[in-house]
Amino acid sequence: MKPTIYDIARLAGVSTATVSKVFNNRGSISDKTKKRIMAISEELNYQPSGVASALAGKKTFTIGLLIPDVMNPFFAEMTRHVEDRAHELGFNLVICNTDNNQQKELKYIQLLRQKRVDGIVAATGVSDEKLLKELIKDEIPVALISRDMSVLSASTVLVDDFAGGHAAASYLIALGHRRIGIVTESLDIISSRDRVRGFQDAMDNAGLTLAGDQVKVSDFSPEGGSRAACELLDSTHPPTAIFACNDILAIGVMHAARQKGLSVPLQLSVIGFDNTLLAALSDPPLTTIAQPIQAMGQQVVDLITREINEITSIKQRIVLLPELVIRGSAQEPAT
Amino acid sequence: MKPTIYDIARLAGVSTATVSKVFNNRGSISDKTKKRIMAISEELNYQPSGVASALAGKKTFTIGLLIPDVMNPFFAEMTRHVEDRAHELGFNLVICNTDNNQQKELKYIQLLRQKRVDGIVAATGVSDEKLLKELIKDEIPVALISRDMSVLSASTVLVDDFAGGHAAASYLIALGHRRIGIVTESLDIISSRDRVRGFQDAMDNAGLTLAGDQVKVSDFSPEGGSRAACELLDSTHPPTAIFACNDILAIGVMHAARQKGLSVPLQLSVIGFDNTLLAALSDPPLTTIAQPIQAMGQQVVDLITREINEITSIKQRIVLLPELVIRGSAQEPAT
DNA sequence: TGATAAAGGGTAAGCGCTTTCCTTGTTACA
DNA sequence: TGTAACAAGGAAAGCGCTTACCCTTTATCA
Repeated sequence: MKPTIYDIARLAGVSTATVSKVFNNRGSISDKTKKRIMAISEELNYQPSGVASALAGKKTFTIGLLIPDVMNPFFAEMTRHVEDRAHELGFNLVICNTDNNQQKELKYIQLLRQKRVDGIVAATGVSDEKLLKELIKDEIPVALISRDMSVLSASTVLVDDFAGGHAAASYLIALGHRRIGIVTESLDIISSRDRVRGFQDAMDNAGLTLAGDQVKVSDFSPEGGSRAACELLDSTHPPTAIFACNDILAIGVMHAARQKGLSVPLQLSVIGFDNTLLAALSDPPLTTIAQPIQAMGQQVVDLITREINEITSIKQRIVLLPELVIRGSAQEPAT
Repeated sequence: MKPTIYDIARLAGVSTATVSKVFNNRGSISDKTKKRIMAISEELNYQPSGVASALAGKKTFTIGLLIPDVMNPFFAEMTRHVEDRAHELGFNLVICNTDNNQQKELKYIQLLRQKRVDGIVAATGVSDEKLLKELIKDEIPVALISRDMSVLSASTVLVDDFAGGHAAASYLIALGHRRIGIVTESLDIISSRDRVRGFQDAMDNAGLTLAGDQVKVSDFSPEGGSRAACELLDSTHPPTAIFACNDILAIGVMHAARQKGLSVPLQLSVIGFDNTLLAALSDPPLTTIAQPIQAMGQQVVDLITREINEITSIKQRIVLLPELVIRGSAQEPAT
């Protein structure tokens, strides 16, 4: 059987209180006793039961992470950075792939509540407000990453999508592009909408127009991106550059270009968003707007652990600035 | 405060035993009482405490997953499939990114033991045998995926790497290639070695020789793949085809080719291994050897839950066959 | 009709920790 | 020398469940 604190106490000739104190660095225990207890624990390979100590009033040191899908490189990176920081602070991560499906989300949240996780980080899209509100009423800390839900009083970390779209447009305009198309995910998604809005704004400022038919909505897949790009490219006045609202779509756009015999970036410039690993791997490497995903992951964990440790209950809203990463998929338009 | 089983019992006018039985579907409780208890629970939004029930002798319904890095698409996919199956069976997954670093691995294993996870799935490379052996001695079920450690008596799911390498070679040979190079990760990794061996074997069978200098070892990165490919391509008799031991490397190889002005697949055929999402996204789409990663994830969870539920304690070793996925990166050599 | 079993439910002892007082022996200091 | 203060450690209640038994009813049937 696994040794318990009683075993250790008995063998060390002390009470369980003492053993507990040693493991938690509390109270005052003599060095001699400490050493003895540690030695015995070592010998028996004793590991204090996290479940018992959680029940006895401590935390579970577990955080739940709700994301649509780890297979998506963006969320894989997010997961990694969140986990890294959590681990540094002594927390474990249990991951939940919701597929943006409300049913699954509900199921996961229930499970996480039963598990008595100390907090939940949500990056998931649909999230019925009701669900999350209940969590908050339940007093379990919730923090949002990469998704804004202003109705919720929860700490949030996000990137300035508007600025990102703006930066993308500014760059293309500075390169000399005048006819620019956009391929975006559903505009129901706030961040997509903001990216397009930011782009639009920069175009307006430059006195350029963005006709409605220059904005194509696609589902989230490279094929979708290809299809949308084809429509753009087949128009009478095809654009010389395309802004894709995320890297996956951008890759689809590049495929479409190559299929049509257009060279990227010679005949068509492409710029993406997110700067996932994909961007560096694509050929030509993708110029894209980088989300500071590592910083975001770290921050969101810092925020939620602050609440967990009751250092503060003040909700923060951190907005980070995206950054243009120039690689090889955009250049001056051919004359 | 969160309601407890006592609250429910009191409000329903029954004992906690009854409530417990209702939630666990045990004993015999009248429908009327059941309904009443459920109604009250619903109302208070009661969720039985997993930590209490775990302490009281049940499982934690948690499985630990040890992988090198979720950012790696292969492991991201593995994580997804493992999590899917675990979730179906009512288990949560806590993920641990070990970076193949022994220290981190040790730390994670300790944490997982404290958490009293019901089992651990390890896909991680280094794994000091000692570590895992201790787990097994500790009676916590361990299952291996994609890593063979025959010294360990643990259930294992893996792919037949030898057959995969063999298939890759056979395909290239059938296409008419005679001079073929290999770019591989460190041969210390068993699976890499087996892939090369399988490849070698097929070459031998075809009466072809694979000179030692046709096998380049690279670190795990596209840049590494590029470098290795360049060496191959710069030789006096450059190969007409290159087998890369995983998709990431294959992408590096394709970059190198393009850099050298070689068209893939016209002037150089490339074949990868793993069939991660990357393969479909690359341009040209990568012909590669697919690991049945979904099936593997599912199987490993099935194996470990079998042990957890004490259905059996017999260790199994499941070897799945990889499969050639033909896309666009390989064709007949130019004449 | 009396014995018996099944249905419905209760009692209470843990599970392995934490933590709030306590107790006791030392030390320091006026 | 008396006492306050501290260091070292112990007793025991309690965290929220589960479960092995046990106790009533009520139905069953020879």
